[in-house]
Amino acid sequence: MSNSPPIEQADRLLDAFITPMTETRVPIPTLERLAIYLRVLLDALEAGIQTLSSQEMEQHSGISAAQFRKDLSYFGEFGKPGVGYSVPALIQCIEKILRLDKEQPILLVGAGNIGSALVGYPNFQAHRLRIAAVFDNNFVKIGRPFGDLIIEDIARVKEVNASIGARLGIIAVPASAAQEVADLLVEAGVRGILNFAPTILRVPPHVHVRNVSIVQELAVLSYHVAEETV
Amino acid sequence: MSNSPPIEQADRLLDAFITPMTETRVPIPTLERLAIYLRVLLDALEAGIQTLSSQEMEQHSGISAAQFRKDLSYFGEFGKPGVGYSVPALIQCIEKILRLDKEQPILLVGAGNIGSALVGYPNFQAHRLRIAAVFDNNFVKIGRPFGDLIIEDIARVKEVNASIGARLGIIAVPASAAQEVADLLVEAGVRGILNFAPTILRVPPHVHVRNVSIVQELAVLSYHVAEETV
DNA sequence: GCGGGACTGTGAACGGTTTCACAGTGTGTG
DNA sequence: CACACACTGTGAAACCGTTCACAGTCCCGC
Ligand SMILES: NC(=O)c1ccc[n+]([C@@H]2O[C@H](COP(=O)([O-])OP(=O)(O)OC[C@H]3O[C@@H](n4cnc5c(N)ncnc54)[C@H](O)[C@@H]3O)[C@@H](O)[C@H]2O)c1
Ligand SMILES: NC(=O)c1ccc[n+]([C@@H]2O[C@H](COP(=O)([O-])OP(=O)(O)OC[C@H]3O[C@@H](n4cnc5c(N)ncnc54)[C@H](O)[C@@H]3O)[C@@H](O)[C@H]2O)c1
Repeated sequence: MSNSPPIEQADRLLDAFITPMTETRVPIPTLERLAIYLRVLLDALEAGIQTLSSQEMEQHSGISAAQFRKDLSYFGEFGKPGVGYSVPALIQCIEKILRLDKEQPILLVGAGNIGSALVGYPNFQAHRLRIAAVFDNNFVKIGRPFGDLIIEDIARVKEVNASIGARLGIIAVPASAAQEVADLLVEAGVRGILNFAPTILRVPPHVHVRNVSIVQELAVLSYHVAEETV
Repeated sequence: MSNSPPIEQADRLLDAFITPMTETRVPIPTLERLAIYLRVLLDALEAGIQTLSSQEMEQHSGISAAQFRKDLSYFGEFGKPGVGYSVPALIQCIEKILRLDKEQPILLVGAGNIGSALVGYPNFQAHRLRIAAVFDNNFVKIGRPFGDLIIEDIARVKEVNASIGARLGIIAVPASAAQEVADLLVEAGVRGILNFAPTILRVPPHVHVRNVSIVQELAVLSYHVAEETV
C-alpha cells in the first residue's frame, strides 16, 4: 500500500555516489588525534616547553602514551629515545602530515548563524586555515560584507574558486539546500566538505565528507545521562 | 598473571579525573548511528512512508542494512520479518532509547557566537532538546535577552539549575575558561557536557564529555584532500 | 669511555565493532 | 491451507584499532 518503488530506482542510480569506504592506510582515529596532539604541542610551545615525552603527552591529552607513539609511527620516527620529542620539531612534522604547514583556503557556503560564527573565528589562523570566500543564495545578502569578506553568489562558486583553488568547503546552509550546494562545491573542485546540515550528502568517491551534528552529539549524551540514573 | 606494575607517577590526583573509559554495554558508534536512523525515519514519516526495511534504511542513511539490524538488536526486536519496520513505532522506540521522548533541558554557557547560533536553532525542538537557560560571566551581557531567554550570571548556575534540573550542558566559552565552567556545571548537577572549546576537560568519572572540534575536522579533511593528489 | 636510566618504536596479543550468512518468522498468494 | 517469498535477528567470523611489553637507542654522569 505504502511502498515507494520510484524512490528505490532513483536511489539505486545514486548508490555508486554514496560516501565510500576510504581505503586508508592510516586509521582515521589517528588523524583525529594528531590534531589533538598538535593543540597540546602548541600550548606547550607557548609555555616555553622544549621537549615532551609520550608520558607527558598522556597527561595533557588524555590519550595513552602507547597510542601516541603508535600514531606517530605511521608517519616516521620523530622522538629521541631517552629524551622524548622536540616540541617545535614535532609541531612542524604534524603540521606537514596534516597539510597545515601551508595556508589552506576554504570556501564557506551559508552566511547565516553558523557561517557568522565561523567567519570570525580567530583560532583558524593558528592552523593556517583561512576562509577565503563566503557564498549565499540570498540576494539581500550577496554583496554585503561578512567578516573581512564580501558575500558572493553561490552560482559563481566555480568561477570564484578557479582563482582561489580551494580544496575544502564548509556547508552551513539549511538541510534542504545542502545536497545541491555539495554538488556545486564538488563541481568547483572541492574535495573535502565539512557539513553542518543534518543530511547525508552523496558525493563522488574522491570527495571526503565530515559531518558536524550537534543534535547527534546531544542525543548520545542524552542516552548517557539517563543511563546512569538507573 | 599480567598484573600491571604500580604506576607511581601516573597515580596523580588528576589522573582519577581524566575522562574515563565509559564502561558501556552498547557501543558508542551504535548510539551515534541511532541518531542518524532517527533523522531518516522522521524524514520518512514526513514523506508519508509507513514502513521501512533495513535495505531501504541503507539507501537513505548510507549505513549497511546488517549494521542497522545489529544496532537495533542491542535494544530489542522492532521489526517484522517479511515486512520491515513501522516508521512511527521505530521513531518512538529510538526516541525512548536516546531519552528524546521527554523534554530534555540543557544549560548553555557562553552567550557569544556559538551560543547565539545554538539558542535560535529551530531543529532542537523536533528532538525535544531545549536550551533552558543561558549563562555568561560578562556583566554587560548578563540580564540581556538572548533568544527567548535572559542571560544569567554563571555564578548562579547551581542555584538556577536547582529548579531546572538539567543534566546536559553546553560549553561555548573561550578555551581558557572552559575547565572552570565545566567544574561549575558538574557542581550544578550536569552529567553530560557538549564542549565547543578546544580543550581537554577533566571531569569526574560519572560525567560524559563530547567535543565538537571544527579545527580537528578540517585538519582531517586537509590530510585527505592532499593525500589524493599524489 | 662506560654503565645506568629514560624513553622510543613496534611486533604481537587483545578486545571491540562490523560484516557475514543463515535459521527463523510473518505475509501474501494461489 | 500450504508454499514461496521477503525480511528480521543473531551467532560466528573477519576485520580493525588499541594496548602491551620489550628490544633498541640515546643521553648523562662519572
Ligand atoms: N544554528 C545552529 O545552532 C545549528 C546547529 C546545528 C546544525 N545547524 C545546521 O547548520 C546549517 C546552517 O544553520 P544556520 O543556523 O547558520 O542557518 P541560517 O538559516 O542562519 O543560515 C543559512 C544560510 O544559508 C543560505 N542559503 C540557503 N540556501 C542556500 C543555497 N542554496 N545556497 C547558498 N546559500 C543558501 C541562507 O540564505 C542563509 O544565509 C543548517 O543546516 C542547520 O541545520 C545549525
Ligand atoms: N566561533 C566559531 O566558529 C568557533 C568554532 C569552533 C570552536 N569555537 C569555540 O567555541 C567557544 C566559543 O566560541 P565563540 O566564538 O562563541 O566565542 P565568543 O567569544 O563569541 O563567546 C564566548 C562567550 O563566553 C563568555 N565567557 C567567557 N568566560 C566565561 C566564563 N568564565 N563563564 C561564562 N561565560 C564566559 C564571554 O563573555 C562570551 O560571551 C570557544 O572556545 C571557541 O574556541 C568557536
